[in-house]
Amino acid sequence: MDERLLGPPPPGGGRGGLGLVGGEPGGPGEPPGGGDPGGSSGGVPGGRGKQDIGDILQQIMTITDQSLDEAQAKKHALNCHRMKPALFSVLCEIKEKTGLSIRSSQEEEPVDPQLMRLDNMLLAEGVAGPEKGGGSAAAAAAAAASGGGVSPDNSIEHSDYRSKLAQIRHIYHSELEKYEQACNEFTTHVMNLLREQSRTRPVAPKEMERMVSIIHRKFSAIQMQLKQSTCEAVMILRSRFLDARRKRRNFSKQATEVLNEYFYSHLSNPYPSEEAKEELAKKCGITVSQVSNWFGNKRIRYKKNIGKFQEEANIYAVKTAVSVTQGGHSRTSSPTPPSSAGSGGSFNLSGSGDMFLGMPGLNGDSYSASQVESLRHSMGPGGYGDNLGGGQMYSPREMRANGGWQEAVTPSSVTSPTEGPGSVHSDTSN
DNA sequence: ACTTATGATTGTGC
DNA sequence: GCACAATCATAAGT
Repeated sequence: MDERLLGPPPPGGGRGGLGLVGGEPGGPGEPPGGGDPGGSSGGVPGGRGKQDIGDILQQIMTITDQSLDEAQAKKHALNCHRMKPALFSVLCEIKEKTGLSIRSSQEEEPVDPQLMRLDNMLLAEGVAGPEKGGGSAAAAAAAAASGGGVSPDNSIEHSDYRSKLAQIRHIYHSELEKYEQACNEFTTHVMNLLREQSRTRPVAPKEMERMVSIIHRKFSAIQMQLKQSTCEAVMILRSRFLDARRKRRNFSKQATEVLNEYFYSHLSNPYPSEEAKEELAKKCGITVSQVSNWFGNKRIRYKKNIGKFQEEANIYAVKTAVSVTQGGHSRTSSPTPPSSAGSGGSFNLSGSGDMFLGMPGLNGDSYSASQVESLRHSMGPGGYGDNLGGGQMYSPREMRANGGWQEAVTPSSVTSPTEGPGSVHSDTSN
């Protein structure tokens, strides 16, 4: 550290900066040739009379070591001069008089609100602050923002986001370190310079502090720019990530099947309760809100174009039938209903969904969705069914919504009132 | 390129 | 807070 700080020698020769603090003339680092003040080489400017350009150039080329030595020598001579103390005190006096104005103008240094904002943001995003697995805080935040989805796609996006963020973080920190290093170096330079100068002119400690604070301010302005651009980068990354999240991804086939099975087996009342939603979400590997979205979309789209969905309804009706007849309690079919229907016996229309399966292996493919529908609606929400065991399955408000759903859906769905509700009724009523 | 399907968002009403 | 309806934006199919 010290080595680095002292590395670049301050103008004035190879003395160690700190060694000069005392300002003793003729310190140990005094260069050779110091005993030749104002010697032959001293009168360089103007002492030579006419010179042509070539000479001047030559001199410039060779100015380096020689002239430095000369300067050192001069300085030394000055320091040793018998008048120096007197001159110095005069300078101090003048300084005293003029120093006040400087001092007063430079004290307050309010904390920049913008800088604080940037700092806070970087901290919140996991870019600044302690390393936590490459900004996992932000990734976690992002995960939370995405609704806690556990789909593999999401995790891929998260890792992507995380690595990008880690990259930003890395760049940010290395740049920051560079700035700090440069700042320290520069400060040391200036301090050394001032110390050096303090031998020939009065340099108050306050003045040094002021200098340092000026330097720090300049560098912190640069740092602020760094922080700002880092913030921008994070924002861009974030927005991209969020965009990616917004990007529509179709649910897996299996998930859609599960949802559809539930929907069509609860067609008379496709309003899963919170529990049912959670279960569906778990089964499908999506979030509860996605389940809600799905049902919202499905209900609307079904209602808007029932005809189009008849086929689908048919397919799922058959599917459910097959799954039930095959394996009793099969796997994916409606999450809660099978059990509730099974245990609770006949109650809601979800039960009816499973129920019509009881009769029907015979019908197979010919078993039309409209028939299913008619069965269901014949039981209707007004009937006994929905509210017995279904109470737990459906959200309370579903009662209200149910009416609207029924009204809208029933007419077209009751296309084939094959047999009277009576038979169904008798089936389900026990 | 165009159309359709579909998940998500937004505004509104209850 | 939920459901609905309209709409957006994109995936998928042609």
